[in-house]
This record gives sequence, structure tokens and C-alpha cells, in this order.
Amino acid sequence: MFSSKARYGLKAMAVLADRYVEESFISVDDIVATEHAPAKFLESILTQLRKQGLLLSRRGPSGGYRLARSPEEITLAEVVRTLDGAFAPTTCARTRNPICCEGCDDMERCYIRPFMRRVRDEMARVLEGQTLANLADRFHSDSPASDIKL
Amino acid sequence: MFSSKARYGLKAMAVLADRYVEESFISVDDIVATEHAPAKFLESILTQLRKQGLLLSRRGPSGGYRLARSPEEITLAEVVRTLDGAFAPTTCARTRNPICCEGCDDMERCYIRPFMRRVRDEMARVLEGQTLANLADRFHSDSPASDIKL
DNA sequence: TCTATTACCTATAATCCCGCTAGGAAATGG
DNA sequence: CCATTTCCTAGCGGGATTATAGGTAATAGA
Repeated sequence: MFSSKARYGLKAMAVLADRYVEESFISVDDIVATEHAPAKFLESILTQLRKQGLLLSRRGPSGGYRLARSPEEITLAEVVRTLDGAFAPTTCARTRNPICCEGCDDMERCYIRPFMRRVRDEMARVLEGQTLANLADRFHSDSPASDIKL
Repeated sequence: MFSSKARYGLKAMAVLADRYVEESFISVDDIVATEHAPAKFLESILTQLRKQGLLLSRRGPSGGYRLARSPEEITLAEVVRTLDGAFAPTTCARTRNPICCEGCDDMERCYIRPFMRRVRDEMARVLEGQTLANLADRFHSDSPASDIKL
């Protein structure tokens, strides 16, 4: 299960993608009005996404957040990784800095690692293949929702 | 990330598959000796797997646990579902009894649900396509570990 | 029948981290 | 100047996860 953070974050990014206009910022309160979420919590989430470089921000009136890149250039994988960390079901199945699980000493002799890697690979494939533009497009294009590209 | 419960459970099932002989039982202590894990914790995990019908048990000397079906007939999906629940990253993406997330009222207008379903589908595909026999076979067959079938 | 072994059951402790709140400082536009 | 909005730090409550403890019941073998 993804955390609430990832869910709120993804939906907020979808709103920002949906209303994406260069040089235009959208406030936290504005996002909360569209996708109901605890305001202060969402604020901390957006801060995290900004620090990761996925969002830009501006303070003061007519300030807020906007995507650092166009919606087509930001994948769901980037958002989820920023908020929930690596996809791998076990730490030994990560591509970067793999570490044995508690009570395991040898990754090469682990019963489950190759299968955990496979799960990781498939999750990565799906989420890296989809962008924020895909999230937002669903309600605007003529194609039905089931037409998600691989 | 899978829980410790799922990891210990999967590894224990792998041991039971590896040493699978009909009518032969393997004790918790025996499993712990092979795959290091907190004994009492593992005991509760195996109980859960037995209640789900994946394991049989016998008490007393030469008692323990054994698979309720042959290793080829038990998928990784069954084990993980028993210990960690559904695969779906959000409750609205479950196949059985889908429920909106906090702060969401309409599944059909959710930005992320179709994509969460896709993640779920891929995880299910991988884990339903692999059995305990695959876990155990890695160290016995001539084919290298990377030869995991889809 | 006795004893050692083992699963079974209930209760509870420990820890962690997720989900969220509080409150103010700093920028910015009108 | 003032309202707006992000930025920053700090913290906390509760529920899930990760176990531990200790006794009861079944079973095999001597």
C-alpha cells in the first residue's frame, strides 16, 4: 500500500498538471479545495516535492506551486519515490544500495530476492511509463479511461 | 515494502517447499535454524498460514508444519495476501470490495485509481505466476537464478 | 504410563513511524 | 503597510508492527 503522503501527493500533482500554465502558481488552499486533504500535511508534502526539484514555488499573494517541468516530463515514479521511497518489497531488491533484510546474511543465497526484484521491476515499469499528463488527460481526451498506455 | 511478517513467511514457506516430503513435518525451531527469525513471531505467522489453509500441522515429537498442497500448487500471491493483505496501492484499486481513500468520494472521477489498478494488476501477475516450487528450485536446478519464468 | 517434544492460545510489551497539528518567520504583491 | 502565502522547526498521539511470555493441549516414543 502506498502511504497517504503518496496518495495526496499524486493527486495534488494531478491538479497542478491539470491546471498547468507556465508562470502561473496554485496555492495549497486552492489544491485542497479541489482534492480534499489536510492543508498543513499537504503543505509538507509539496515542500518535499519542491526540494526534490519536481515543483517550483513562490510566496505571497498569487503565489503557490507549479510543476518544475511540463506534465509530460514528470513520471508517477518520480513522485512516488520522493514520497514513499524505493518500490522494492525488500531492501535487498533495490537497484540502488541493496541491503540484506533482518536475519539474512547472503543476498546470493536468499530464497526470495530474485522474485522481489521482479516485483520491483514491474512496479517501476508501470510507474515510469506514466506521466502527470496521463493523470490529467483522462478527463479531457476523447479516449476512455481504460485506454491507458503501457 | 512487504512487512517482516511477509518476508519471514515467504522464507519459511520456501524452506517447507525445499524439504517437502509428504507426511513429513518440520518444526518451527528447525525452520528458524535455517532461516533466522524470531521463533515466537514465526510461530504466529505459521499459525496464520495454517488457518488460511496453506499449511498442515501436527503436535508432539516429530511434529511441526508441512505444506497443505505440493509446492507447485501454492503461489507466492497466496502467501503474501494472507500475511500482508491485498496488493493494491490504494483501497479503491482492489478487485474485491474497493473503497474510496480518505477525502475521496467518487471512484470514477479519481485521478489516480486507474493507475493504481495497473500497479495492482502487475504485482498480482508476477506473484500469481510464481510458486513455492520456483522459490526452492533455484538452488537445485541447473538453470541460473535469472531464469525466472514470467 | 511417563516424559520430552511440539504446536496452540491468550495476553501484553516495545517500538516505531505515519498522519497530522501548531506557531511563527520570511517573502511578495497590491 | 498589510494581507497573503510559502517556509521552517518542532512535536505528538495513536495505531500498527514486531515481537515476548507463559501456560495448555496433543502426540510420540521409552
